Amino acid sequence: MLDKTYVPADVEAGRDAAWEAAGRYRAGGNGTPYCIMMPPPNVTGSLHMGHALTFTVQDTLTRFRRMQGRATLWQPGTDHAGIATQMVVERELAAAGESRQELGREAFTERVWQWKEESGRTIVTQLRRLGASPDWSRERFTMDDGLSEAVRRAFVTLHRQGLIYKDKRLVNWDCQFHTAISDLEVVSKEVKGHLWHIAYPIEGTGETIEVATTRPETMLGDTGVAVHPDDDRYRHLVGKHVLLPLVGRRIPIVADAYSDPEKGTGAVKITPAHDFNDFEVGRRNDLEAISILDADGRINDAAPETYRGLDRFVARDRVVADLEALGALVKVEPHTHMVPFGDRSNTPIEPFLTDQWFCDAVTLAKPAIEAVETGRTTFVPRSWESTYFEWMRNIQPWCISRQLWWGHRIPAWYGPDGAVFVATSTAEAESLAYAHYGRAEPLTQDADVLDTWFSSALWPFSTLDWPNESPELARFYPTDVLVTGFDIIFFWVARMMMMGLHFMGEVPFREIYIHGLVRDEAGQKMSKSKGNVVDPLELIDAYGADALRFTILASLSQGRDIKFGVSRVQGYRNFVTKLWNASRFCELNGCRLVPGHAPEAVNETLNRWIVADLAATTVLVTDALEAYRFNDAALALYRFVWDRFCDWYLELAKPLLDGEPTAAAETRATAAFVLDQVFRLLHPMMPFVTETLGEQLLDAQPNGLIAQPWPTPSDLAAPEAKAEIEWLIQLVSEVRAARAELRVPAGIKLPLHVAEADALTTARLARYDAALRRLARVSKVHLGGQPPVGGTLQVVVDAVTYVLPLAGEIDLDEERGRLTRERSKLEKDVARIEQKLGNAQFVAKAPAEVVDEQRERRAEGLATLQRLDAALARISV
RNA sequence: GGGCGCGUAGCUCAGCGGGAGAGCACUACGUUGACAUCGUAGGGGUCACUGGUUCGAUCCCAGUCGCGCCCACCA
Repeated sequence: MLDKTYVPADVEAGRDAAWEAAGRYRAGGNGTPYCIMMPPPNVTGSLHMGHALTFTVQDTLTRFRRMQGRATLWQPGTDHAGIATQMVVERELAAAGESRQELGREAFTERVWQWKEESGRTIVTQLRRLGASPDWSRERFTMDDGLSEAVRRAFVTLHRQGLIYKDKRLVNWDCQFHTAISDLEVVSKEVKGHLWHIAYPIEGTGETIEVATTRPETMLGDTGVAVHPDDDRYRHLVGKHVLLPLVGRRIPIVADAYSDPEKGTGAVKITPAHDFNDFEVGRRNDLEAISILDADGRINDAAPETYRGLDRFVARDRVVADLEALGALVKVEPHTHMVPFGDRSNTPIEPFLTDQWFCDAVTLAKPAIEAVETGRTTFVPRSWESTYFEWMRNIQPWCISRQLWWGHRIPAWYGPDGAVFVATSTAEAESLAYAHYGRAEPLTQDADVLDTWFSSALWPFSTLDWPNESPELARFYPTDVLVTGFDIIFFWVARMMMMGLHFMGEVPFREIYIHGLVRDEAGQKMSKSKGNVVDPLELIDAYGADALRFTILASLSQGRDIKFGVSRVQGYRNFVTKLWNASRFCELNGCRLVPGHAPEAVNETLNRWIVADLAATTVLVTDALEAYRFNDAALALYRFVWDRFCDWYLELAKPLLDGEPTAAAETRATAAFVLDQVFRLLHPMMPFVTETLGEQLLDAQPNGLIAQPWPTPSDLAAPEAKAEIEWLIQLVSEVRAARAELRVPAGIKLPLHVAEADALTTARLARYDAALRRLARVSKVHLGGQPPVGGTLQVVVDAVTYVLPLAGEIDLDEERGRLTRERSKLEKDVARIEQKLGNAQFVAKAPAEVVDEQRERRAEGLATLQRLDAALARISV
């Protein structure tokens, strides 16, 4: 027996464990493979709304395909998340008065592993509460032995192919974390600063040349001044030298097209070691690159002594003050510009000259671009392809080394003379070194680790045991769809495309479904600092995972972010309750699945109608899920269950259920059949409640709905049943509306007179006598004879007038007003149609079916108008 | 500067060439065997603006205005 009220916690508790114990999540089966790679959440993470969204979508697809009989693998795992995790553990250490440096590298990484074992499972536990059904038995972590092996193999291979190399270049340097970061990890922020104009004295002329800068402290590293070759103002100065104030260095004035005569003074100071553009100018003009900062962002020994050891921002003030004292400061203007910040440290990033490992993304991108161009991989929605192309076609070398301790150590070893041996293991490196030196030499491994995204890029095949040729790899690669947010197209999607194509020779996924972000009700990005985060676990506690999932899916329209309001979850929780109560009603009425019951062979019009409607809904839902239109799928089911099954089918079934036994039995069987199908259709979206209802109501196999076949629509179309039930619905609705508008008290039942009923109407009125009594509050149906005149309600349905006398209790003016309003509305419609049909161009050029449809509507409208006129005339008598 | 997207009912959003829709909110009423986490009925919209294409435009095209996001940035 179902409980009187739906309590999500009761329904959801223990179900995940039961499903898993029953082996329901395991990949396998004989069907066509279907694989989704779970984007591995950070081990540091806890479930937020973005996770709830993406994992709900993935789980819905997984459950849907599993029910369709596909051999389904949803591959789960977590990411070691280099900087993020190191930060968390360092923060813990700091709280305990310790530091990473004190601990030393080995003890520190040991500590991180320990932390990972203790706290790294949070997100997995939370995923289970959401109802996620990946194959947990295959769970992976990016720093597992197998995946680490894959990383080394990939690195070594790319290195041998010349696609990974070491280079001394300017990189983005994070002064807080002491590491290089990639371009993608840099975010630009608008900062209010100044533009300082400085006069540099020109050697031997007594003249000065004025430059402008937003970063005066970098002048300590200036090694040139550039002017445009065509700039007449400065042409005579090219080749001369300036004496750098405060430093005294003699640096050349060079001609370089980089300098823009329109900007600033037209002359620009060149600091190759501290600016990406200047670095290129320096290269072209053979200027020295003098780095004046250390890894902390403090002035180093290359600068004059007075500035050494000063933080770069302190040094800035000092330099400005000193220039002013010298009289070299021409002017200062307020200036707003974009400054690069580290996305994790949130501190200003310095261009910094260091040795780093780079990956030749330019080469790797080519096949990845081509794969999308030729449609081997497609984006959904399609519009993201241009974003992908834009970035891939302008891709820069990818800096993959990080000066961190937590991550995959770079598999490169150095001999005493600095010779590099790149190998998948120490032993291999040693043997390479032996071959090189002709004897054993002590080697030291590169101290750096790899960018977290390097291992993530391998995820679609490293989790399937690559480089081993496992059966899973052969079976599930390429995967079917990648589900993710647009924010990591560059970080992750693009890189998986590159690595997948390079190592597997095939795209990692055939489709990429890009969903929007979850924002708060005001459309703001959710963030802890804004205090507007909604915790999905709190929502699950309050409304259930089913309601949360359904809300997400129903709100998900392609190409749009979700503005998330709690009231919507409430609304869909109510929907779950509705389903619960409808099921309860069926249970109370003994609705059971009947073996051998053929739904398409039912006789009762009502049953034929609901079976046909269910079939149409099944098609809608299936198509929508296949096309990633989750909102359409959710809405179709919502409407079917609430508007049609509950509001009409069950109401109209009530008289049948305690009527004639054959019809009653058929109705019970049909109701059970429909519920069973609805549970299946809803299961991918709300797995918990559907499984529970199926078990309790339909004697289903325990924990078995998840493995039931997806419904195939019956081929019953039943247009006659559709027409009849729609007629009934319209009649009941019209009578209800008329009664409500004239404020007929609900308790009063009215007789219904039909003077000129045709045979069809007569039969229908007899068939639905009980329904009309219940739903339209009709006391008795009178056929034929003169309809009563005077105080009556009158409604017109399908050109038949129904008269409901209300002797003495009706306000004739109100009824006249009601009918008149209805008439004028209809009249306008008809007028518009007539205008259309009167247009020769329309009749000539519009498709025939459109014209016919308009003619039909005109005929119907005119007939109803006539009836309304007659009804009005009767009132006036 | 380049790219993408959005302006439809009070709010959140579907629809996207031929009758303006849903949920929530709002108003009124509560007869009915599962459901007040409910039922019944109702009000509410020059579909941002201006042109164009078309027999016909909320829908297609161009432009204008407003808003959002991404990428690259000039000292």
